[in-house]
Parts: sequence; structure tokens; C-alpha cells
Amino acid sequence: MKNEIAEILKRNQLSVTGSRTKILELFQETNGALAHADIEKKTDETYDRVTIYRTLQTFVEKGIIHTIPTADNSVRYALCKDECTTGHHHDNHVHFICDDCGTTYCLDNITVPEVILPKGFTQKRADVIVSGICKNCE
Amino acid sequence: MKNEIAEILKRNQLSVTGSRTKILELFQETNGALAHADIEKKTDETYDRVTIYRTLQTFVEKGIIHTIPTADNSVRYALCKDECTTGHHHDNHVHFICDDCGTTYCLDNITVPEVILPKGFTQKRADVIVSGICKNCE
DNA sequence: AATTATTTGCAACAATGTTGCATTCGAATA
DNA sequence: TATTCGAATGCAACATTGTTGCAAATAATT
Repeated sequence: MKNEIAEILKRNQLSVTGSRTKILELFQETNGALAHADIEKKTDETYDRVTIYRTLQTFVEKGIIHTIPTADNSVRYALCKDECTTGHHHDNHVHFICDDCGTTYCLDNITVPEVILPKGFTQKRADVIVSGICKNCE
Repeated sequence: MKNEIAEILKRNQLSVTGSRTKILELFQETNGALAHADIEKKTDETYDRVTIYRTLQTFVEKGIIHTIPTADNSVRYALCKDECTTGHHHDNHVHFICDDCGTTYCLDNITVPEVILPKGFTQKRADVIVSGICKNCE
């Protein structure tokens, strides 16, 4: 458990610190996504705001977590599954944001549909953001 | 031209003011998307920051423009095409963001592929954000 | 245990977004 | 066209969010 988290950090050439362990732990016990503010609350302001920003930034760079584009200017982060944690980068993500409760779901098992782009456009990454009502709010 | 803009405003029960006309004009002569900061610059700070915020908000409410979800926490707005301006709301958008020049394209003519959601999830809206290299940067 | 490199917290700052209120302006009416 | 009334604007003050430099603390290495 705790060891598992340390493993992930070491595997990514990151030193094992309190904040990194705690934040990664939070992501693991959350099946949805977390925003910076969520993390601040859930850690009871134990860590400096700056530390959280930098930790998130580091995790994104290492491919441990990824950002989720949202229309309302709130950056959310979610744990990358399997392939991501081994270093391979996802190029596609499907996310579902509930209009009611605001929970963000990573639908990793869903296939991203092919988008046919106009001539001259080259695709590197595709994000699909679906919003509506989730299974808990229906 | 100028009349056309006034028409759009009136059609949406909005009084025709300087800032609204100017901002709508900007969107019309931009084929990409605009962020709040872009509008501030392009209007030479003629209008108060607050006015721009409120104008954008109003336009979104009326369905004249729509927001584009981005992963980097920068809200961008783009003009809604045809159907939108007549009051009907789009439920799907495909956008392309160039990794090189940052330009955001609305690919209104592209069909949004169907996403098959797990049981209990109801879709209201879907956004596809494709990133890569655009036709001008290839 | 000592050294070194990294990470953290603090402070200060910059950017972004929000709210209340007085003034100004647009639209409708006479 | 002048008047009236509701809506939009600008200003000020504030809240939130994100960034940077630097000294102190901490983790990893020897």
C-alpha cells in the first residue's frame, strides 16, 4: 500500500517525500478526478499551496497523472492507468463530468472514436469530455 | 456588416452597445477562438475588464458564443455557427488546438463520433479536443 | 554520520475572476 | 425629439488561482 506508492515514486526517479506520498495516496483512493482545491482540503492544509502545485506539475511531467480539460476553467487531475504508470503515454482520454454532482470519471476502458481531420492537420492527442448525469445521480 | 452584428444582438434581446458590438465584431473576423486576454489586447483596453467578462458571460448564456475546454486552464470562446445563432443549442463541438502556434480551430463541419457510455450514464453534451499540428505549422 | 542534491515553505507578486454600487447609456414612450 | 426607465458600464475593492526566488529543511548517496 504505502510501499506501492513509494515504488511508483522511485520508478519515476522521484524522492519519496511526505507530500508526494500523501497526494498520490489521495489519487489512489479517489476513483474520480481531483482539482488543486480538493487536494488542499483533503490534506487539511498540511502542505503549502506551492508544494501542491509543484507536486502536481511533477506528476504530470512524469506521466503519473494527467490533466482533464474542462469548459469551466477548473483544471482537474486524474491518475493515469496501467500503461501510463509504466512510462508509456496515453494519447487519448475519455472523461465524463456529471452536471449534477460535479464528479469527474475517467472512462479508460472506453475507446476514443476516430476523428477525421481536414487536410494539413496532424493529430497528436485527443480528449473527449462528455457531460451529463452520472450513475449516482440519475 | 455592422448592421448584421446589431441584428444578432437584437435577435437575442440584447441592447446594442459599444462593447458588445466590438467584441462580436472581433469574433467574426477571427476564425479561431479568443481568450479574455486576447479581447483585452485587441480592444486596446477601451473597455473595462469587468465589462468584457460580463459580455462574454452574456454571449455564452444567449448561445452566441461557446466555451472551449482546454487542459491548460485557459478559457477560450468561439462563435457558434448557424444553428447556434438562431437559438438552437449545439450539443457537440470538435476543436483543434495547435501545439505549435496555439491557434484554436472550431471544426464545426466535423461529426462528433458516438461515445458509448457505461450503464447509468446519460450524455447531455460532448466536446472533443484534438491537439497536434495545424495546417499552417506543418 | 557527513555531504550533496532535491524539496519544501515562506514571502512577495502576477494574473484572473467576482461583487456592489453609482453613473451612464440605450430603448421605449409620450 | 425630449423624457423616462431599465439595463449596461466603469470603478473600487476583494477573492481566488497560479508563479518565482530564496533560505531552511529533508531525502538520498557516500
